[in-house]
Formats: sequence, structure tokens, C-alpha cells
Amino acid sequence: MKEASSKSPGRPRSAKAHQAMLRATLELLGEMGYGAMSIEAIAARAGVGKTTIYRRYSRKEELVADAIESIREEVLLPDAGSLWADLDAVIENAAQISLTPIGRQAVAMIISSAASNPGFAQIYWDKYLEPRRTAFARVIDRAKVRGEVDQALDPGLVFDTLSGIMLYALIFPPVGQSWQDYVRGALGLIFKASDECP
Amino acid sequence: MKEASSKSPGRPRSAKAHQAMLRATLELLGEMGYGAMSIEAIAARAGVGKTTIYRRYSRKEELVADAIESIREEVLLPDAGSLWADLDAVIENAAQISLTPIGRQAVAMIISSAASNPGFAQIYWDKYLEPRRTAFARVIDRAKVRGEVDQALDPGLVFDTLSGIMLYALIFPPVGQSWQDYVRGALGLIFKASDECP
Amino acid sequence: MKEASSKSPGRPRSAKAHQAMLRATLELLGEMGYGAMSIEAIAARAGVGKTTIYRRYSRKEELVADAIESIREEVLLPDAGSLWADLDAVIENAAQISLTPIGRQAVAMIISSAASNPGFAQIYWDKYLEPRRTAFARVIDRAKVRGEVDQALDPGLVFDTLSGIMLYALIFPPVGQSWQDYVRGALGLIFKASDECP
Amino acid sequence: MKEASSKSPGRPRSAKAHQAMLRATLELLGEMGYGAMSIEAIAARAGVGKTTIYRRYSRKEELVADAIESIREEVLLPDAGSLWADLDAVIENAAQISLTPIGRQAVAMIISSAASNPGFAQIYWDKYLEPRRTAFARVIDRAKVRGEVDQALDPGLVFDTLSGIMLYALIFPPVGQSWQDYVRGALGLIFKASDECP
DNA sequence: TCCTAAACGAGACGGTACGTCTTGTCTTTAG
DNA sequence: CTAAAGACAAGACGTACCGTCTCGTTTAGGA
Repeated sequence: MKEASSKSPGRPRSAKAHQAMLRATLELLGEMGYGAMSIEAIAARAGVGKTTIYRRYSRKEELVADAIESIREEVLLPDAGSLWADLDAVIENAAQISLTPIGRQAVAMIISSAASNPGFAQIYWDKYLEPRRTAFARVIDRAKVRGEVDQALDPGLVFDTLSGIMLYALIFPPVGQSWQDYVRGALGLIFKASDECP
Repeated sequence: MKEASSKSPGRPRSAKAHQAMLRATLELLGEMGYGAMSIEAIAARAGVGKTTIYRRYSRKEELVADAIESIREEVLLPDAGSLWADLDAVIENAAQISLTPIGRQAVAMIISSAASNPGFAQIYWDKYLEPRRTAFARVIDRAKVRGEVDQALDPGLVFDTLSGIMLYALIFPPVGQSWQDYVRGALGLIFKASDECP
Repeated sequence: MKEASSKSPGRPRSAKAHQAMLRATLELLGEMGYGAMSIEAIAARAGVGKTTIYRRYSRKEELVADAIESIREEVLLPDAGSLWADLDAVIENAAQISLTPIGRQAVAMIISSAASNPGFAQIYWDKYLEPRRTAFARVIDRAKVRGEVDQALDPGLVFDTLSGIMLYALIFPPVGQSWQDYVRGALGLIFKASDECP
Repeated sequence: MKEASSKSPGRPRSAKAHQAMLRATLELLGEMGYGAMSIEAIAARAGVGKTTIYRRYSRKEELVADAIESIREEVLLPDAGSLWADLDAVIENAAQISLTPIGRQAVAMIISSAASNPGFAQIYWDKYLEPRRTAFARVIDRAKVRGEVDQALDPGLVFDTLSGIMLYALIFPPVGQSWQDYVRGALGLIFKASDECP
């Protein structure tokens, strides 16, 4: 049986150029921030024609999203033995992503474009949040099995609340304590309650 | 007593021009969004020279902040009789501000500039959040008096968590229920214990 | 004697592609003019790869020259019986070439490239002007035999002067009379003497 | 009586910037030729924003025309005593303009744009040719007074023929003799006739 | 019937220049 | 001394072509 080798004609797109532009994007994102970063500068830094960028991405958001995507690590939340050990792992993981210069810029872009172009938030939801949301649900499930939290607790809602406070703490950094401790304190509002009742 | 008539010499600044530029800023903010809005366009719409804008504000954020400030309403949180009645009032108040087109744009700007220019978040903290945070503390205090919540509850932390989930719900709007109901659900995670335990 | 069958190996150049590109060149030359015509557009119109054009021609001038050459007619100047009858035939012939849209564009290109790339004028001299110059010399020779002009008259110089006035009339079209009549009038300056004196 | 001081408001256009751009245009015109000269390069050389050029001229031709115009000298054709002495002055004057690098480029542009944009030839006619045509008419008139040429001779037609041959000799430079001698020879075709008859 | 080799269409590549837009500053006249 | 108007230098925008460079696919001999 013959394979349908439906390769498109013409010269294939250069993987080298693609890598170079993602790399340059990340560098400049860290150096000068999302808003101040021009396509022209990215092209120059990558040693690539502007056309080569515009051929792949029609908006700056798309390019940056792809660049960030390219360095995204796998979501790994192994069972640490207890609810709070698991939560600490989640918080630490988020901290390592959000507190780097590039992480802050990524958050800036996500929020900035999400607000002005509502449909665009979907990308970040699908690529970033949703996988984490699913992984977090397993953390809560394990806690339910251990009897650490109420069986009726909605894992998604907890994740959203956690994300919200993390986001807030990025914009208005807590004074007097670390970002992680602050988030942990807020998380205590939710889980202390469940702990104390019975 | 004579007033300190330390009038500076020359033509006084035109209040009419000032009003016109704030008005034009708000209009364009609603029409095309914060990022797409140029100083040039604001000046043209207001029938005002660019210089007249630059004389008063050196950054777009300042102008927009002032424009938003000009329509801000007073924070009023009267005692509604119970914790949840008060919380509903808080949520509804936030909804009326955040869910309008201009409100969304304001949030976009706040977040966008806060993330890229960390020190700039202070303005929004001082002018918008802090007054609400203080008012919210009174709500919690009343709940404590009524015995509805734990005496040790940190009102600021609750406010921050509430703000976080509101922010998150603006960026990733909930599906299947209203913004208000969603926020109320998340708030339930915190106050459920107080409701259910006794 | 062995034939020089020095056929190069590999696929021979496609006559069909060659025809298509010359045809497309002439069409676009008439439609949008020499300067505004891009190689890219020619290739697209001809349904031919850009490479196929660049393999044959390294400059736009060469392609256009070849395209024009491909429709060039033979120079035929039969004896019309008298000097002015012959001259009228020459003028009419030039008019039919120069006054069409494609003719004007050809002249534009010839002049434009000749001025900026002096050595390039040679092509047009060799392919277009020189044959006509030679044919014109025969017209003058016949007139000398008939005694219509001075024996010492330099046919080349007359041809050049005639070409000059034709060129001038193309650039600055005469008002109030036809191009042909205007050229005829100018030619009268030269041949008037011969007409009137005897 | 009050003067109509209808000065337009706003900052007036900078004469310094204008001078700089004309100067840069002429320099580059001589250095790299009309076709190869980009607006971008002119702006850079002049130390002027591109906008400042586009504010004044919408086409490259207009800018170049103005630049050339700015160095144009007055047409002076004093009575040299005889027809041929006057003609020699005319030829020499034309040579000094047309045979410089900048002159050749100017001719290239005039012809190039005249052919592709017919209405545009008018500028060169009005600014350059017409004044010379009028001045030349006086030369012929003086010759008529002296009895050197036929009273019926049309000065405009002679001027056009002269311009034509000059143009032709610029594009296809004569070999074996100077441009001036060549033009003089062609002019002989016209004036020898008138001389010889009686 | 394969093999070699060039030409083919398609289209991506690094660039240059385009003409427009915006930025923040400067310079004028009018009030 | 401010207002409006608008010119200024600078530089990014997204587009169009440039001439070059892969690709995979014909299309011919010569073996």
C-alpha cells in the first residue's frame, strides 16, 4: 500500500531559523519586557528576516506564547505523602516558574492579551492552566483518600482560588514575607477550615 | 483670613481642556482598549494639543489612572445584617465596576502596567485597593462581633484571596454560571467552615 | 564532418516556460509599465518559478529586451518612388511601434536603462537602431540618385536627428497636431532646402 | 489698513531641514543614481526624519525635481554677434548641464518619469525647457534681423529638433568626436540649408 | 530499463525599502 | 505663561520584492 506522502511543495521551513527566533524572543522578553519588545529587534537578534517571523506568526502574542511554550516543562506532581507536602510542591513549582524575570513577563503578556483579546486567553488555559488543574485534582483526590479534606471539596474551584491568589501576589507582592509563605497562608484559609470541623 | 493666593503668573490651565482629555480618554478606553489607544488619538478626540496632555502627565498610565479616578465612586459598605449579605454587597459592587467595558480595560491596564513596571502598582493599591481593603476589614469585624467567623481570621488575607479569585475570573470567565455566583462559590471555600461547624 | 552535438546532459530548458514568461512580460509591460513590473509578478502570471526566469536572465532589462525582441518585425523600406514618400513610410513605421502602450514602455525602458547603465544601450543600438539606420541610409542613397538631396548629405546624421526629434516628441507630445505631422514638420527643416532651391 | 497676516498656526517648516534634504538628494543623485537612491538613504544622509521628507514631497520625482531646480542657473543668452556664435553658446550651456554626473542623472529621471507618468513631464517643460525655448527664440530672431536665416523659420521647431538630437546624443554618445561637435554637426543640417540657397 | 543530471514549480530564506504611524520634544502665533 | 497647532528626529510597523537557496518532481539522453 502506497503511503500518501502529501508533502507540501517548495522549500520547507527552516527549523534553525525557528529555533533562533524563539530563542531571541525569550532573551529579549527577559531583558526588556513584553511591551517594549519589537518584532524588528527579535528578527535582528535572531539573525532572521522579519518576513520569516511574520510568515509563522501574525501577532506578537502568538510568537511569545510559542516561545514560552517551547521551554515549558512537564507537570509532575508526585505523591509527597500528605496534603500540605503536596501543596508545598505545587506552590514551589509555581514559584519557580512565576518568579523568574521571564516568568513575570510571561504572566504580564498572558494577562495583558487575555484582557484585550478575550478569546486569546484560551491558549494559556489549554496549554498551561488546564494540565495543572488536572494534576491538582489528583492531589486533592489523594487527600480525600487520606481523609485530609472534605469529600465534597471541588478541586477545580480550589485550584482557581489558588491561581487567583498567586496572580494577585505577583502583581502586588507581599511585604514582610516570601511569595511562597504568603500563598501558603492564603491556602490555609481554605484547608484550615476543613481540618478543624470534625 | 486671606487665602494663600500664590497664583502662578500667566494663563491658568484650562479646566475645560482637562475635562475634555479625561472624557476622551475614557471614551477611547472603552472603544479600543488600553494598548491600542494612542496619546495622539486622545488629543485629537479631545480637540487638545498633545503638549497640553504631556504637560500634565508624563505617562499614559497616569492619564488613564486619572481618568478612571475621575469617575470612581465612593466605597460604601453599610451593615447588611449578616456576613453573607455583606459579602454579596461586596461582590456586587466589584461586579458593577469590573464587568463594564471600561472596567475590563481598567483592570487590563492596572495589571499590564503593574507587571511591567512594578513600582507603578502602588497607585492602584493606594487609590483603589487599600480603601476597599479597609472597608472590607470592617465587614469582617462585624462578622466577628456577630460570632460568624473565627476571631483570629486575618481580614486582609481574606480580601486578597477574594481579589485574587475575582481577578482570575475576569481573565478566565467561568462557564455555566455568572461571575458573581462563581466568586461566591469560591468565597464559600473560606467561609463554609464558619457556616457549617457550629 | 562531425556535427557539434554538444548537447548538455539533463533536462533541456522548457520552450513552453520560455514562451510563457515572454508573453507574461509583454502583458505586464503594457498593463503596468516597466518600472512597476516585478519579476515576482511576471513569474506568477506566467505560472513559472522565479528560478526559471533568473536561470535565463540576470537583469530585468535583459528579460524585457528579449520579450520585445520576440515581437520585433522586420525592417522593410521599399522604394516608394520619392524622398518624401519614403520618409513618410519611415515615420509611419516608427509611429506604429512607438505609439502603442507597449512601445512607449519599451522606449521608457530603453532610455531609462541606457542612461543609468551606459553600456546597456548597446543592445538597443545593435538590435533596433542599427538595422534601421542602415535601411535609412538606403533611402537617402535612392534620393541622391534621384537628385533630391545633396550628394554630401550624411545619412547617419540625418537618421540620428530624426530619431532625436521622434524621441523628444514621445516625451513631450506635440499639441495641436499629430505626432507624425510634427515629426514631418521637423524633418522639413532639414529637407526644405533640397525641396525649395532648385 | 490691516494686513492679512493669515499665518498658519503651529511650528513652521524648518528651512534648515529643507536645505539638508535637497543637499543630500543632490549628493546621492550624483553618487548612486536616480533609480538606486532610496528615500531612506536621503533622510539618513540629511539627518532628517523620513516623515519630514514625505510631508513635503509625495514622490521621489518631486523631491529630485526640486533639488535640481534649487541649483538651476539663470538662462542667459547674450548676443554673441552671429548665429553660429550664439548657437555655440547654447550648445556649450547645454553641455555643461547635461554632461556632469548630476546632469546625466537628471536627464535619466526626467525621461524615465516622463514616460511612465505622462503628466509629470510638464514640470520639466515648464521649469526647464520652456524658458530655454523662449530664450532660443530670441537667438533666432536676432539671426533673422541679421539676415542669417529664413524669415519663415519656426524657432520652436528648431529648438525641439536641437533638444532631440542632444537627448539622443546623451543616450547614444557619439564615437570619435565630442558631444558638442556632434550636436553642432547635426545643427549644420538645418542651418547649412538656409545658408546655401540664395 | 535503469541512471544521471539538469530544469522545473513552489516557496522559504536574509535583506532592503517602502510609506504610515506614534512617540516625546520643540517652535510658532494667539489669548 | 499657557493653549492650539503642528513640525521635528527617531524608529517600529507590516508589506512587497529582491536574488538566492532548498525541496520533491519531471524529463530527457546515455548506459
